[in-house]
Amino acid sequence: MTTGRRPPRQADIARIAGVSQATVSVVLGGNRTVRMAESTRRRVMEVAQNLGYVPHPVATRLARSRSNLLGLYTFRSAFPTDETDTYHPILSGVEEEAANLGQDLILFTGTSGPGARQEAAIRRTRLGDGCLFFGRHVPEGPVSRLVDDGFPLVYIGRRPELGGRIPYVGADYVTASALVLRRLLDLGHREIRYLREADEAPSSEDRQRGVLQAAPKTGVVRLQGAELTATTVRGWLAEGVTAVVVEGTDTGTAYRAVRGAIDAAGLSTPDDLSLAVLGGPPGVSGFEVPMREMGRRAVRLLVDLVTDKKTVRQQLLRCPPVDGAHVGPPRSR
Amino acid sequence: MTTGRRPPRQADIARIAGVSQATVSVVLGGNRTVRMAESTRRRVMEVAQNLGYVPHPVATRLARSRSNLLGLYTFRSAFPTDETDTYHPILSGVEEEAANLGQDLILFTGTSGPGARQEAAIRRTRLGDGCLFFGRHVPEGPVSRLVDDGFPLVYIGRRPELGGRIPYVGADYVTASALVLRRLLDLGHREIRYLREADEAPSSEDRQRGVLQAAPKTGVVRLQGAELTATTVRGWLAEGVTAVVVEGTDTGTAYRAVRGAIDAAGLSTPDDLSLAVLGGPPGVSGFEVPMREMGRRAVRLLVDLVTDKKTVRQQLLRCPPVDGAHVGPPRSR
DNA sequence: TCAAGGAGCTAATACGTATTAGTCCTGCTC
DNA sequence: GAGCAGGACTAATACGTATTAGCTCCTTGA
Repeated sequence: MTTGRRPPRQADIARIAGVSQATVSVVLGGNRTVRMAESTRRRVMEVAQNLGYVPHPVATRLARSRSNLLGLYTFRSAFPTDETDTYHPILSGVEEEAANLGQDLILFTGTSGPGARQEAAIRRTRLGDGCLFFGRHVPEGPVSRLVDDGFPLVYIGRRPELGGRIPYVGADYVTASALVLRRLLDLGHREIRYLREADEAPSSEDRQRGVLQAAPKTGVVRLQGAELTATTVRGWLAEGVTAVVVEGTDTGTAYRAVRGAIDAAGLSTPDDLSLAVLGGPPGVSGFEVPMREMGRRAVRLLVDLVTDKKTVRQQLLRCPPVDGAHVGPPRSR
Repeated sequence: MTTGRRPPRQADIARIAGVSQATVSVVLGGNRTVRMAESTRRRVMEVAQNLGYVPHPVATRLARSRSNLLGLYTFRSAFPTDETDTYHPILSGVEEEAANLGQDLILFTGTSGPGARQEAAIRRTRLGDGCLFFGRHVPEGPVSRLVDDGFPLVYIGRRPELGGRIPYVGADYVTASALVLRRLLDLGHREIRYLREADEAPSSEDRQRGVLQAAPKTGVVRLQGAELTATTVRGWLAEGVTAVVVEGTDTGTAYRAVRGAIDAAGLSTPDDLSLAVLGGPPGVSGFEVPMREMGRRAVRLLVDLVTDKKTVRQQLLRCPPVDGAHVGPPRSR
């Protein structure tokens, strides 16, 4: 009742109940392999109840080497100031599945600071049973150390680094992108342009691979800055282009640029030009990135790794195709 | 280099460097009160470096009883599915200040589940050095226990429960609301209606107190369901009402209802009627709730409590007034 | 030559729980 | 009445680090 009182520990219960600390641990821990008289069990429980005992999570963790605590390392803010956070569904999925599996989350801060702070944060990662990494950055030194030590970690998004030893849950951009292109070919499109952002991320590589796999003759345009104008678009039309495919990313830069240029040229989709986005805003033709599911699956994989369950350590999820309003048959055959 | 290797501990370093574990702890812990030869210091550091030693955070925490880990208990999802999360700025502020102060955050899950799960989650709260609580719900039993034990906790939002013993950082709705009403009086409004939601939360009480403090003759209308129609609004006009003040809340129900009814009645603001919101969407006349700042200050207060610094344990922040477009002088004097 | 004092280090213990290898009974069998 | 089988516990230890009291050895001064 008094303020500042020290919370009771097992030793206190033991003293009052006239048993040993070990007995208390056995009873309260629900350990059924150690035989214990029902009367003792009840007595201990009662004293614990009266004292309002709650196990000390840190001590439990140290003794058990398991805390049901998963790290979440974001390489950026988890609650970004920017209201429109494209990645939000991923974190939402992480939280949901963590709750389902009875895991709490540790949000590491200082993850986007200077190198030294970042490395320190990565070290703190060990506080949990395992850690989720979210971001395309792989600081090889610290991360490699974690992997080498057998510390369970899972990246969200495909990560080919460290000789492919990093477990991850990503999206199958290759297949999904190929599907979109195949669809365009089926509709009769032959002259297609693929607009890729100035980015070397695996997710970017994968999309291009899918595109060229399905339609090898697609012209790849590398987007650097805001060089995309109405003139560019008109140029394409003159070359016989009937469809444009855009890389969809978090920022959505490419999509907005193309959209703007098409509008500026006074053209409309899909009448003048078909427009598809590889993982874009909802409702636009192309495919959808299953962010929420990625979050959920990453948590599940991590828990499997923590509990030493045998699983596929690198998973790619299917991206559901989206039939939007901006894709149709080419204008002139 | 091999997989699954156990991470090195101080004992390993000690063995290799030919010193005791205590020495290693002293050197690596930067303990300057214990004298140590420079040569020894260097040798230990070197071995630690070679082995890639990183301190085990859990053990450190147990020994030091300080982990630089703050709990965040939300009584709902921290990453809600709903894209438009009004409270987002609060969490953003929490994260920002936590990063500034070098604190990581533990996100407790299962906080919105059934009572038993919730209580369990509250108990886990002890894992950190202290805990932030966000939500109007105060489960008296568990929370009282924490407070009694002297466990540092801070609520976000004013909490009068438990005999006023709960530390919090809230918004000064009373003063801010009074200011809005005084402004209306100054403009010449005499017949005013205050629309309050069906809610007994302190934040709701406070607003009403502020309103009546500045303008005791204000008519208080309790909003129950969707009973607000164009007819209601016309009725007010007939009664000589020239200004309506609405309680602003997370859901914004009241504001939308009034806005809808006014529009339906074919009236416009502020020509026919002045409209102010007590803590509403940005740009609307009334005042703004300093959410981000609340998050930041809550973290600071919590850290002060953790480090036993003397501070004001219950803080109310000023809400900046907003001069929006929907308030003007009354139509007819 | 011995006491005093300090430099450099370590043994021991604490933190709070989980687990394992026993110990000490009691009652039963032959 | 020795031997055995459980039943009911507990002593001891582990988990990995931090801290403190105190030990050893060396130097210095009278």
